[in-house]
Amino acid sequence: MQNGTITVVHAFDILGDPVRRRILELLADGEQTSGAITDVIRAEFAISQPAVSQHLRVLRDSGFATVRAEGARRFYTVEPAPLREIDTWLDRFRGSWEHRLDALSTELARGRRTRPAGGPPPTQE
Amino acid sequence: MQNGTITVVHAFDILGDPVRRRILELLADGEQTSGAITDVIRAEFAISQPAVSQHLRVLRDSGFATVRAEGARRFYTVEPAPLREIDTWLDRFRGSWEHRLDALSTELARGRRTRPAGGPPPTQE
DNA sequence: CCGATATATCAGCCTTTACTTATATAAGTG
DNA sequence: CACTTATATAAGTAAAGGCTGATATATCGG
Repeated sequence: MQNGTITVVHAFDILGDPVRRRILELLADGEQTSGAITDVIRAEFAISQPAVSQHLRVLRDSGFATVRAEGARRFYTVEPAPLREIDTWLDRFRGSWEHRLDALSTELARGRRTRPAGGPPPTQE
Repeated sequence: MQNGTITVVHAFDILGDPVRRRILELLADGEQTSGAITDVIRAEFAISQPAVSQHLRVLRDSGFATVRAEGARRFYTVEPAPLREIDTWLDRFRGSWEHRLDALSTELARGRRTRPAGGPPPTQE
């Protein structure tokens, strides 16, 4: 990183990896155990169990997923916040492909983030 | 890469780099010359002119930006397609943060891509 | 208790990638 | 033309990050 010492991990850094993207896709269908995820990923990417576990750790550490323990099992759930962050980042480009939408629906689409009342302004970086 | 030989570059791979994200942000305001971009990036990230040029090349090669030559100048423009691809990928997660929207506005927001009638299910990867 | 199952961590390797310096190419300018 | 400006390419280096194999830590089931 060219910035200094602190490693500020942006949401995009996490999604840069295809395995992690695939894991999130799996979690989009609802919570999954580490084992279930590992089975699918191992089949699709031919990597080891530790490799998958490491990706799960990254997803945990970066807030993209949360875990719930149940006995020896670990149930992973996708966490929307960082994904929303990505969505928010995309807002500045939406104008270039939403021309065909009328003002109302655009407003509504944007309304997702632009809450009715107060709150901090959208984070910039 | 764990997949084989072919290097399928996903849109997210490009956005993993903070410099490239920043360049795209600059382009969101309209086309910019290589020089203008370089000035800003050099100031913000303290990297060399070639480094910026290399990032511009990546953005070109991956379809995130297009160039128009005018004399010795190169005007860069952001290309929406790959960004839309990201937006589309996010669709599968939107349900987790759009609960508070009423059905209509959700429908409109989704309507961007999800055509009124039949068609193939959302692309999987 | 003991082996099996479920999951995580650690250390080291190896590839990828973003950087630097040097240089090339082309276009403006006097 | 020569000089400078605008931008790109090339070669080499260094750091980041993802992988493997080994191993640790629980929990489960007899």
